[in-house]
Amino acid sequence: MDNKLDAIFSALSDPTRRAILGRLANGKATVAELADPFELSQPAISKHLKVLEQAGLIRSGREANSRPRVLEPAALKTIADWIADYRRFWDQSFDRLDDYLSKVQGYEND
Amino acid sequence: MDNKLDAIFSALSDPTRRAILGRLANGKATVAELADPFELSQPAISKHLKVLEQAGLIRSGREANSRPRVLEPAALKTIADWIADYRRFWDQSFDRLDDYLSKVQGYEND
DNA sequence: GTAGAATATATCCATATGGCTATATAGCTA
DNA sequence: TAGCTATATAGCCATATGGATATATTCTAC
Repeated sequence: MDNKLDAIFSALSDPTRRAILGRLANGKATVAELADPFELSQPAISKHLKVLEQAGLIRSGREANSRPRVLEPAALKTIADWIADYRRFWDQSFDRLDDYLSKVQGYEND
Repeated sequence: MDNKLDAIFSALSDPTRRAILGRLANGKATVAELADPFELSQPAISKHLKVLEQAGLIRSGREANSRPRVLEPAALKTIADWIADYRRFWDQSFDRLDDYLSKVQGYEND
């Protein structure tokens, strides 16, 4: 679905949201923890989190009083796959590497 | 620069612009050629091209009467590198692959 | 059940974005 | 130089986005 790519790329186009993902790469965090590094209002952060969640980049949990967020890697993989189609344009050794990967995967499927 | 990532991700969040990049992956093309598949006005396409160019994703040339566009892979590599930091979250074999790549690069530097 | 903590939702505002039409600019070709 | 082709720029409009403040919701603790 193109829609997914739209939402994911759009969500990633904001530095606050990328920083939030960076923080979540270290593990789950509450809204308050995520808001802490920024000089933004709490509702502004909640809005950013909503954008990230609707793009599928994060997920909300529930723990007592709080709703911790965790990274959802599948969405990142989605755009990584999209970009992979262009890899040959900048990575000269890509073709050979690709060959190698096919072989590795062959072995792994034992 | 964060600004670069902002501009690149933002440019990629539009399906028309991604389709234009897809076309340019087959080689350079004039504005008219790029506009052809879409039911958009010519100025709308020119605007999209401007966004792509300001993000560094394409470049303009000049050839007689026309200003052909070409892909500029460096910008795509920029975000590929950004995403690579998250690769370990979805690709279990990443660490081993990474080891392999270091070795290959070692040989290539002969 | 009342108070406090954590978070979400409702408005509101200013700016950005994507589309259109009309017009300007630049380079060929006669 | 005049006209044609290719493309860019100028306005204009509707909608989206990112921020703020005020308020609602949901738990927890007492």
